[in-house]
Amino acid sequence: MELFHRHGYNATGIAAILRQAGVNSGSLYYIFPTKEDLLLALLERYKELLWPLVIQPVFDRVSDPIERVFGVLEGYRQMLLATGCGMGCPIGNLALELSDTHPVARKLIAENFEGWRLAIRGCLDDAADRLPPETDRDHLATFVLTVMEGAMMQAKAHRTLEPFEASVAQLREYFERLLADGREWSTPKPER
Amino acid sequence: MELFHRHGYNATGIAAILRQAGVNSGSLYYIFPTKEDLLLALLERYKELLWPLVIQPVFDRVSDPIERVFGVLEGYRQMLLATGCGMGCPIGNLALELSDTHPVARKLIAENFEGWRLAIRGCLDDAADRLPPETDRDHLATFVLTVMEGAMMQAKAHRTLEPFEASVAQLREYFERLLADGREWSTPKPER
DNA sequence: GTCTATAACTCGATAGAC
DNA sequence: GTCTATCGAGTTATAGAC
Repeated sequence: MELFHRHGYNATGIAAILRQAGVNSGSLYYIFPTKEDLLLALLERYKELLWPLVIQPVFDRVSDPIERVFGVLEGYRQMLLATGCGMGCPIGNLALELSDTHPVARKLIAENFEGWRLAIRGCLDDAADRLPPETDRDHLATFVLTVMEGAMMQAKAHRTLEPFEASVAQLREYFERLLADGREWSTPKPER
Repeated sequence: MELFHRHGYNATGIAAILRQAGVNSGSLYYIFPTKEDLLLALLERYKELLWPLVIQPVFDRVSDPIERVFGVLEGYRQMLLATGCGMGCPIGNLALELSDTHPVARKLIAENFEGWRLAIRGCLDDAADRLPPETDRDHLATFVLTVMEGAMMQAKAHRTLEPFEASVAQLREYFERLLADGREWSTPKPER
């Protein structure tokens, strides 16, 4: 994971994997017959790690569903901070490197995205009564992932947190306007 | 460009480049001493092509500055459509593959992003009087690039236009709310 | 299951003739 | 400037002993 995240799939040689894992080629190939099999296992593992590593820690300390969305984004900001904006999103990196040429990996990457997106959509559903009733929460969840990935990419390219923070600030502006609209639909009620 | 766009930098061998260009290795290496030199020249070329290929055609047929922003995004939708959502953004792909390991390429990629972002910011500046006065147009331009890249990534991973269109629709929602706010600042004036 | 040695191949890059 | 032939290193993957 470390090597694929840092250098990408193609740029990571089996030799480097063996060195870093402290394993000999015979052992690796006994379990993963090809390099791609290892990649697929890794992508399955990322799917398993989504909740325990990315979502649950945020949910444990934040209860407001909207703030949970921004809490997840804050987690990625911390990752950028910890890596000097270098490595970016492990799934996003592989998505762009491999989607065209590795159909099986592409499917697993799409499933990783879908899991992430559904976690966010759950938050939006929990806040449904605070959003304008016509809001497409499914599209909005897609949008949150879009912003996260696009913002990580620019942070990585510029090696600065700034584009990430600017993007999240704009997403926050959008949510504030949605929530303000939502209040217009719910506050008149008690006045009747 | 075609090969790096489709397969990425590392996955494209010099042999494939020679074949596709109909050139022999002696000629290629006479001009580009290393593969990385070719990459850098390609990234410079993308910078040159931004205006004539991406921006100007949209500006020629669309005059409204806000619609110009969405016109540029529509251009990327057309690219997704033409390639079956396969290849994605050529700069974005290279950004995630190489930013960590190729510092000179990373800088040129950042410059490509900056050129794109400034073209969008120009549109936003032209529409400044229609936006809320507190709007950070620089951040908003970053946000538009963020949405474009994040949306392209998801389209590529899912091999569907849907996430791209959903993301652009959400960005449109955001702009509509900003413009509605902007009108609240300008319409009261004639009433004085 | 794990070890070492290595096969089979492709990689980026070069040499030297023309 | 361009050609062909090829180098040496690095690639993924395998063989066969233990």
